[in-house]
Amino acid sequence: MTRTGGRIDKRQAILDAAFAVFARAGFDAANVQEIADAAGVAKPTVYNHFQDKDTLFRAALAAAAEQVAAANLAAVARIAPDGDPRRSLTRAARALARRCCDEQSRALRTLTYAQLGRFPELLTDVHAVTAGRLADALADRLARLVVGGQLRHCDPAVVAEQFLALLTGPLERRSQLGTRRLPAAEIDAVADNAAETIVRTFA
Amino acid sequence: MTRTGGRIDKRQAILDAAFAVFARAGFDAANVQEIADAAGVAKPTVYNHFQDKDTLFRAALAAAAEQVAAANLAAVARIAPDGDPRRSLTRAARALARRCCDEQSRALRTLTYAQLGRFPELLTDVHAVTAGRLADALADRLARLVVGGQLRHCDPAVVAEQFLALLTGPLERRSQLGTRRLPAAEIDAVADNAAETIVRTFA
Amino acid sequence: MTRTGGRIDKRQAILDAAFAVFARAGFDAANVQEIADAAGVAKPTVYNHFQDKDTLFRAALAAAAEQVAAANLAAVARIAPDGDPRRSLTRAARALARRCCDEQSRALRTLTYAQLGRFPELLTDVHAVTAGRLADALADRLARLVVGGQLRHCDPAVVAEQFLALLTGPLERRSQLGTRRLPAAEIDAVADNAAETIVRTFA
Amino acid sequence: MTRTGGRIDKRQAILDAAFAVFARAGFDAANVQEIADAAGVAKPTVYNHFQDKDTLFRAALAAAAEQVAAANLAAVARIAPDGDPRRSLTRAARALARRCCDEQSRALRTLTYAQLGRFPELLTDVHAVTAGRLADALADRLARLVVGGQLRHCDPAVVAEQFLALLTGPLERRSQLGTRRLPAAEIDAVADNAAETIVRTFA
DNA sequence: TATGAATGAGCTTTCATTCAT
DNA sequence: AATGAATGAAAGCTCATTCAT
Repeated sequence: MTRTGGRIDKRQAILDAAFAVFARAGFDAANVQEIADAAGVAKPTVYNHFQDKDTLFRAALAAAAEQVAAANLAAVARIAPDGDPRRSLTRAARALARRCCDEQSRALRTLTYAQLGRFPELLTDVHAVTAGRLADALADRLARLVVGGQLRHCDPAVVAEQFLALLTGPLERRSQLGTRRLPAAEIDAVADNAAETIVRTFA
Repeated sequence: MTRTGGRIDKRQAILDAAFAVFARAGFDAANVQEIADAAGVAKPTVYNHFQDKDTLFRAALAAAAEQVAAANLAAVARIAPDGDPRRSLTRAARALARRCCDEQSRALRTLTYAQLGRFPELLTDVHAVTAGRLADALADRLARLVVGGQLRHCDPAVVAEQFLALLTGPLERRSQLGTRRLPAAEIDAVADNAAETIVRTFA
Repeated sequence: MTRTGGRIDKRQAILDAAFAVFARAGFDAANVQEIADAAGVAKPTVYNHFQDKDTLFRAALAAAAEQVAAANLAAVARIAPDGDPRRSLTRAARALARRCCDEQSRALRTLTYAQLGRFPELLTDVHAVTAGRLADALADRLARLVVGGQLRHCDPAVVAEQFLALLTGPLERRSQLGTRRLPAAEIDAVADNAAETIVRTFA
Repeated sequence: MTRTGGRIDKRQAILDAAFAVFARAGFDAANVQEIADAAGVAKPTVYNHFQDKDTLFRAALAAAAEQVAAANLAAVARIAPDGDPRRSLTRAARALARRCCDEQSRALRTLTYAQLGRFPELLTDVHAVTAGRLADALADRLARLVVGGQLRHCDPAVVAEQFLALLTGPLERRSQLGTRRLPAAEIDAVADNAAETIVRTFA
């Protein structure tokens, strides 16, 4: 009963395949036939769903950005609104840090950087989806901690921003813009440091 | 006395043209004919000098890296081995910061990042030429300042690294990986801050 | 009572849309999707009614030929079988001449000429429907004029043929094979001349 | 010693092949690969010489028009400036009429008509080269006949125009716009009639 | 050495046509 | 009967690269 056709299925399959192929080969070297093959559809089907290669690229990155954003938000959601903030924040920091360094996030950043010339708006757009929403959600959670008395009075937006900066800054630097894969222990260490600093300063 | 036909001249013209075209269009969009035109030679001449487009790309980036490196070293050379270290270091910092943000340096970084997939070794190579030598030379000068008593005892290599990190980190972040052009005042401010921090800490 | 879904309606809508699109774009440049859109149906519906694009083309031209033929016959029918032949023939000549120069007739001829290579039989077929029937009907009417004594004795078929030649020949030449739109006055003048010649010769 | 390369050779070969293929298949159905094959070159060579298919089409028709024009002029050149005008004109008329009905001339007209929609300027351009020059040259010769006393005083331009009209008009009509091939005898008859009419009227 | 000319390979895109519902 | 979705096939065009002079 599992129809393997279905317009939505194919669209999603194409988006996934496109992101994978683009991530592996880059925008120019990736060819549409390869994407179609990877998606298990014919080439014109790709063009039935997306006007051209450019549009497909943007859509694939947007979809990936959504997935990354969702994962990030899930990590934030796991910060308990009560209970020990150190544990919560550390756990969230580790989850975020790992997500930051996984294949998808790295590919998303790499592709965005590499195509800055051709798709200048991507940097902003992707950032808005991934980082913007994340900062907002994090600020929300922090606000509850403040209200609950676990965090001392502060501007949650500012603290959220700093928290994220403490995470991503070192990760980007150490991984050389996502070029090098970091060992899990190092990722956790960065996360722990970030959480520790925030807790010390604001708890 | 400048023969305009000399082999060396042509080679250099091709390298310059290649870098310019690559910088403007990116590796894939740039085509060899355009480079040949910009260099004022015929297309096969390009291939007489460079095996293929990849080789040309690497050579063009290497040449640009050399030029950037030379400029950077010149800035370092202007640090007086004696005299007021604050003035010296501030001047050097400004010179370096400006060089960091000029067209050539930005293009060099942009191209390197964008082609990480296809030319993975470029990041290391370019970095070695531009940043590595620079750090070395800077450490050398700092050592003389230490020896001369203008700087307190320290490991010059470490201080040099930190000095450069204080320069490039903020510049990269503020310019969004070289995407946005920074106003001169902001560049100088970053440079001044970096110098100030170093001087305060180590003078 | 005009159901807008009826099979016949759709078939006719498709034929009309097809002719319009073919007329505008030519056979090759016209695409079936565009025709379907113009007809307000889905593409497969077009294929439910017509085997393929070729068949559709032939059918669309045949339908247009029928319409042109009907209009031509109507013009001929208005020749009074009695009364002043000069007035009758002049009026009929003008009506025919105008019809000859309208969008539909011109498009029909243009398409037929342009696709002589791919659809060689069209020239004959279309001609039979438009010109053949017309000549016949005209000959019939002329015969009645002869019988009624308004025209002197002659072979009505020959006179009909000459009448039409006197109309279409100059119109084709002046309009450069239907390329240029003629002013109404010029069309009328050609018609008047044709009628005058016939009347002078045979009345 | 017969190099089969040579830029000019190839260009001409491409033009010839293009005209042949276009003549056989029409503009849309003809594909560039086929033309390249027929010319014995690779596809990109076609594009090295002509920007795109449109340009190639125009160039091929222009070249054919030149050839047709040259042949026509040659026929006119054979009108003796003295001697019996009836013989001269009849001979020229036959030569022109035959040329008018040969493959190349017919294909040139057919292609021009068929692509009026896409290349509206071709009709005028081709006509200027083939008919315009011809009428001029013919008028020149007729003028000499007038001066020599073989033709009575008249406007040579007018007579030339009428002469050509008497040739091409019937030929176009009888061959159904070049669709049907006429027997040689019929062609000659048309030519003879045209010459006879001119001679009777103006000799 | 430098070049005008040529080419093999490949890519994006389009379109007539057909399934499956 | 009508349609949303999918596809096979092909075409125009570009480009890195190489002959042959």
